[in-house]
Amino acid sequence: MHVLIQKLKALHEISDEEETALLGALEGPYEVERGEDIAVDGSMPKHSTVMLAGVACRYKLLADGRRQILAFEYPGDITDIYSYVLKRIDHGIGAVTKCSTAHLPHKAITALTEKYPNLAYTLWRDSLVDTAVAQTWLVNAGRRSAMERLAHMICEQFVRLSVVGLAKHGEPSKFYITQTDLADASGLSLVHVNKTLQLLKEKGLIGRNPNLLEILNWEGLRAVAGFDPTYLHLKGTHA
Amino acid sequence: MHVLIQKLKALHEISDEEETALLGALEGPYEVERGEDIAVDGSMPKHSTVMLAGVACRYKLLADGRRQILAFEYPGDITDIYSYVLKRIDHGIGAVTKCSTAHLPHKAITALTEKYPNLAYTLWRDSLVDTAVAQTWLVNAGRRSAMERLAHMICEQFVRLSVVGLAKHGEPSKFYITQTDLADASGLSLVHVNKTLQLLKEKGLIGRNPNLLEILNWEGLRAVAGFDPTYLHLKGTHA
DNA sequence: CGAGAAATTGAGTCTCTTCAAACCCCGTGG
DNA sequence: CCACGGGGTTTGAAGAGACTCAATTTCTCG
Repeated sequence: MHVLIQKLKALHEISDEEETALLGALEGPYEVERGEDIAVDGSMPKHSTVMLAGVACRYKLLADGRRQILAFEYPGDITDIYSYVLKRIDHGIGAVTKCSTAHLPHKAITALTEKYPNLAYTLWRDSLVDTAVAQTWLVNAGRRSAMERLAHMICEQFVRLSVVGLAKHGEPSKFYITQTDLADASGLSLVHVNKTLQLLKEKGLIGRNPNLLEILNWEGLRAVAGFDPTYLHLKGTHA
Repeated sequence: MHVLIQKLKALHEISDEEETALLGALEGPYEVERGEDIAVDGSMPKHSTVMLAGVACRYKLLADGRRQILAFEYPGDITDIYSYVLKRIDHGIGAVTKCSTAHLPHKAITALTEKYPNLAYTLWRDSLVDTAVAQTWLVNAGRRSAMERLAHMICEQFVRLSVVGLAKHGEPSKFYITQTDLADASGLSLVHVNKTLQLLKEKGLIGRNPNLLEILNWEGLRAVAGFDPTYLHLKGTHA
């Protein structure tokens, strides 16, 4: 099954006909090198981008270079359905690793949503899950300690990756997000991220290899994080 | 003009027919006392709520009582179009002051959006502006200093209030948000909020009366905050 | 094997928090 | 008319968590 469908079906039912129509509208694939922008802050794209492989992130840059990552984007995610509705995007989307993407032209979205209201609903829902994630991150940044934040972030990434089969309980999986990225996502400094991760390792909650996403004690990690996956609005139990 | 229309027209054009249909679907008004919930976290409302008067806030509560306010809601705002799309809401909506509200039944939304695609688009757009606001707050909480955060928050509240005519340049206007609320919204402690506000007053950027929203030096405040209103996606120049 | 990126470590500093108390405004009741 | 009380604001002081600076080690890859 196509990752896009895999992801959307975790949010809402889609018929075979809708699935075919949606996949038929995709253009690409395209390649984006690590470090490049998939969409530029302030631009007005004519298409939305679907992640096929790799990791990307939405981010905002402040005038003096401070960066806040707003969300990570994995295969199956539509990075900016956003630009379809708001026209001008107010944040950048960057490739954290080399990415493979597909384009979904805005015209096609209009046609699809007019013909298939259920698809429109699904896309709307998908976009609002992004909101829910942003709000949860806001709680993290505003009210949680470094330890809670990082534990929470790791829990979320794990659940989201497992939705598209890129992570599984008991199996360490590739993790491409650097500590610098984690710092910009969590609102902490790089040094503090590093030291806090050490603590999580010492507690036996996560694995020691920095390139791997390895949960050694899911319940423990959840408890530390105060993580409750319902905000991801997934249909099944992905926790 | 009805505040709801006033607000929506700042985001997108609406025809007279659509306006009439939308207003016709409203039920109420209802009154909500200060401190009560307009919508309860975890519930599945059958209607969305439109603010007619007063101030409300969306918020999340952590297990130990910490609270993060996600957004303030003013007259004209639809507090949870959200519940229409996601069914179960993942945050509470509380009345910061006594509020007057109207209900927009989900069934009516379905009917309206099917008949008037432009209205559907407007509502979708409205909901994504909420996302943009949440993301901006995330940047605040994650990467900005106390001073920048509060200045930014004040700028935003001022612009949003002026959209519906509740604030105007050069005119102090009523401000019902307490410093405790401001603390929970900014992710700072109450004490630090108070001291930082003092600083903003000493710099001559805002007025000294805590019950009033009074901007003494808009450009100065904007500069301190690094505030750029484009994320509010308003049609005109409301800055 | 060398070079650059990422991770790690240590030390000193500062912002923001917490605790605790006082103050002020304002509506209420004696 | 004034004491009373409560919510909101203000202040002070001490402490903690997180930040910055700077150097070192480890990893990755050509």
